[in-house]
Amino acid sequence: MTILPTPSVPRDKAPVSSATQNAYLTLRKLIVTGELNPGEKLKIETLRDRLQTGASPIREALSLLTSDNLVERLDQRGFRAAPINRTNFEEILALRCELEDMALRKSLANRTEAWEENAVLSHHRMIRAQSNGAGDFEDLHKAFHMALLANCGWPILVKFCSQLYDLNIRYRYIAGKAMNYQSRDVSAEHMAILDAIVARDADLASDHLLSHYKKTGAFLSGILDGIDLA
Amino acid sequence: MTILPTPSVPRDKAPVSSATQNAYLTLRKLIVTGELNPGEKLKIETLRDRLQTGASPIREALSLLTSDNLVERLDQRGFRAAPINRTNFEEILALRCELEDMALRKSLANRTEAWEENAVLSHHRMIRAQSNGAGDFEDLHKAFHMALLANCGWPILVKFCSQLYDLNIRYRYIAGKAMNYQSRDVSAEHMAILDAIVARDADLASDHLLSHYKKTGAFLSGILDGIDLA
DNA sequence: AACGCGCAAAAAATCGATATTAACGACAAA
DNA sequence: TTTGTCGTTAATATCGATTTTTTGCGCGTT
Repeated sequence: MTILPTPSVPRDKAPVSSATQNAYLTLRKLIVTGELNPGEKLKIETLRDRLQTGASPIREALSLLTSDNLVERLDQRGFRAAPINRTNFEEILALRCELEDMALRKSLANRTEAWEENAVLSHHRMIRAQSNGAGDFEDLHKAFHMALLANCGWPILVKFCSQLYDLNIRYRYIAGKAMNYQSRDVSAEHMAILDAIVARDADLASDHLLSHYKKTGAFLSGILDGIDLA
Repeated sequence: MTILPTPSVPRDKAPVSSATQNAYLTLRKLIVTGELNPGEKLKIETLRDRLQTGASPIREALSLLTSDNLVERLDQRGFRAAPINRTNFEEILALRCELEDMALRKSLANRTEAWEENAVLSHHRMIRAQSNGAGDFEDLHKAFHMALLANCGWPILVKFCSQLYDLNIRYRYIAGKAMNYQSRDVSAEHMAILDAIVARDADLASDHLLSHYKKTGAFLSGILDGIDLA
């Protein structure tokens, strides 16, 4: 229906990414942003039409999303978008706090100039996108948070955090963009985190980070009350 | 005329498992046990022969294993078994300690009769397989450890732990079965963990669990010194 | 000899088609 | 009415074949 942000270079030169990769990224965005509803059946044929590609890349993409906990595979009956519920939301929030706390502290313990500069840079890009009204704020927001953890030296942990980030932000989309979380002074929270990092104060940085997540979490939790979390 | 035995059951639909599931489980075992070497190229055609199945299930299984960190996907050049190295090994061990500690404490905090009994039961089955010399000791060993964490109420965390378990045990296989870790008194260590759980002493249980892992880790680390961790 | 170019072989990625399986509804028997 | 069976239909899972991409080699040029 809507034209998807797939590179409109279907089959000419410079196929920078495979059909599978495209399908994976597109589907993930569709699910995270809630354009595909939680619990919704994901029929291969339908998605084939929507993504303009063959069934094989779709299947492979869905398999990958299964491992990201964004899609469930039903025995011999195909796939569906992962359902949502309060318990799941709370687990994601809590786990995220535990794991990001760990990763952030280790990043700081391994502090390097390059890492610190990259954190500042990521922050700048995010802020700029925010004021520009550029469409890629969400991507840059994730990039900022991941940049903070990137120096922990544990790639598997970072991957876990990245997955949890996506799972969490999905709830935000589902709760509705209305809640536009600029309503809180999120910028100040981001700044506080960054400042603590630059000041190399791990406890303070962690405090700010977790409080940032928990505030968003509490806010979301309230909104979710009014939503059917079947 | 004899009445034909119209089967009330349609047909002997033996295994509920799909070709993909079979391929996934088989390949995972092959990689975890080291029958497929770390870094080894995994050619679809070759695996097709070996597993006696089509290319599609193989591809899908490999995709899934990619998310388990057991297989790497190279841009447009197929798959290979994940390489190994000391850094990776150390991350797995350390992360495992962090996450299992967390899960174990939560399991104990949520303690129920059923869970406690299941832990005892899992332990019994593992011990029995050990003395029987039954071939499924490894599976039961994993089952025991997972049973300890199962009550934490955070399924995503359990899944992470399960993945890390597999990644870790792979190193044990690679280090060689020669090291037969019965050489240490592992049984006593298991018993100590279980006892602490039954006694509901979280700190003690966690101590025993982590020491169990760290001892195995240190042992393995020594063995890995003599192995090419390219 | 080293380097780049282009062709041929191999492998991966993808597509279209077939075979399997589950969902649905009608219909007959109890 | 209720229950259980049988087709019918829709969707999935899988296969075989085609298209793309990579790899490796040979050859000519500097």
